[in-house]
Amino acid sequence: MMLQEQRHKMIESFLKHQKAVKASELAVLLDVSIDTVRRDLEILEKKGLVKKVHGGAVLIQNTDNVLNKLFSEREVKNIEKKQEVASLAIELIEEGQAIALNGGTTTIEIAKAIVDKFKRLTVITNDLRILSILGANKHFNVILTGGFFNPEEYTLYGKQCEEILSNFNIDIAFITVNAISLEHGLTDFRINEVGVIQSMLSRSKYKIVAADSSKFETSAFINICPLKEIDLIVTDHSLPSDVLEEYSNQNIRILSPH
Amino acid sequence: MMLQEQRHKMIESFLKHQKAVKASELAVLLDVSIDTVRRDLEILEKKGLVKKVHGGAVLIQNTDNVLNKLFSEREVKNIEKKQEVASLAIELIEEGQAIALNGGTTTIEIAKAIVDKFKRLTVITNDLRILSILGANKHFNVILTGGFFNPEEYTLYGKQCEEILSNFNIDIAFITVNAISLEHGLTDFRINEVGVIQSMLSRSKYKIVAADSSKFETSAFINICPLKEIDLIVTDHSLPSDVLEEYSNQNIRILSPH
DNA sequence: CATCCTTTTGCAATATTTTGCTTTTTTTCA
DNA sequence: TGAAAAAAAGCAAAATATTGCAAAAGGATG
Repeated sequence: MMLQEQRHKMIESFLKHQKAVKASELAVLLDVSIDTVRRDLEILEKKGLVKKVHGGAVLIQNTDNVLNKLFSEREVKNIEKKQEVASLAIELIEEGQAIALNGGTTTIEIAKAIVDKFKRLTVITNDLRILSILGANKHFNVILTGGFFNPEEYTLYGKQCEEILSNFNIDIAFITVNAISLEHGLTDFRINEVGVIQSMLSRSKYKIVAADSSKFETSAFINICPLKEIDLIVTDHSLPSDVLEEYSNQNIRILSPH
Repeated sequence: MMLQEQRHKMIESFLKHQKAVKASELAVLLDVSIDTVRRDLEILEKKGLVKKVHGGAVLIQNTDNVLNKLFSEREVKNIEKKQEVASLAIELIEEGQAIALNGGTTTIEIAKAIVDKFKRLTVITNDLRILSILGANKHFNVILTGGFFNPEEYTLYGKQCEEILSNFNIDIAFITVNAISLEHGLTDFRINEVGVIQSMLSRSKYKIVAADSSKFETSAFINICPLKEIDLIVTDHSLPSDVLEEYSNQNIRILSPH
């Protein structure tokens, strides 16, 4: 017989692949009675991982929309490009400055890069993954915006989160967004992240967007701000030269590795 | 017969491959009684390497949770007493309430206890270890006070941290402090934590101090507040009856397991 | 090496938790 | 509406935990 904990893990991973499962199937699979399966599902439901339905259970989907999910799957793929962006971006930072990093995979790469390069920095972020990278370094002054915890993204959001930012004068904000276009400016699917980004931008002297080349000339659902409010976009080497030229014509500055 | 140390190593390496193991399996494998296995697992649990579950134990993996990478385990003093305090304290909570937990090992035990017992709670805290425990339950509404990150305690502090609390109306605040005495009231050594505690108390309808018996009639450097501002102190069974009586004479309510 | 002391171990009695079965109630769908 | 399937509730048996205790093992000391 298996441990309860193991059964729960199996049910979870089963549901991650199948979205829905019958209680009777699980009983066979786990070699326990259907009653035990029901009790297991009850516990998982209490934790908010599954939802019990007549006949079995279904996986609890992200409350965020499906587009967001599709996007975050694409995100992980461009990791080398993001590293390229990050190493270029951190060249703009000077020792001792106060910088802001919003939630996102590109800013995570920036965090990884600065932890090696700088001795002393003040960093304000709403992303707990960034905190976990920078927090180990005792010389860094890390400030976390407070607010509501988003367990999907490991970020914080909300009015309180945005208010706290108004206490600080930030030298550089490094912002990552889902999409950039000349027509719509910065846009995003993450409904809760947008407010944080806007607050960070408004509190920063120098506003930089860090975005790999795949983000250009795409757009997402929620408007953040027009591109003219941004001081600089940092990207990777594979941005087509015609895009680069067009942005340049519109007076949007782009920094990319030559 | 094998040395205790060797058994522990074997259990560890076994768990590294198998993630979970039954106590009865280990008894056969190590050729000792199941009681000895349980005692071994208890020791490994205290070291933070495994988690005991009914029937055996599971490996604690910091890959489960981004934040866990940050935390280095420290030996917790009086953990059994703190668990006793925690299980008594959570009896006072009702489903759906909003509670506050400040930073400290006793509040961590409270967090572990509530995550299993309750389905839906709103919790506000300045402790990242508490966040990482409660994050396991997707139905919990977890709010993190923002502020400066303290890498020694994994907590947040500062003016901003205290201000954010003023946005919320908390049902119950569970507070842990270094020291309690009739003469000095609540006192603490953690200079940055004091402000957070005071803010939490001022925002809460019901103010509860959770403290194991070793804290009584000791005092620390920084004053927090006199005992008369506290509604209830929850403690463990080993508080001497004369202390209990004296507090009772002074109209300080104490709850302890009978 | 015998003695004392501490720690560890296994055992037995007791308590707790988990499980599967039975019965009753609810839900589904024709 | 009514029959079949599923879920909930209650219960007893099995598995697991806990506690206290005595025996065994191991160490230190003279």
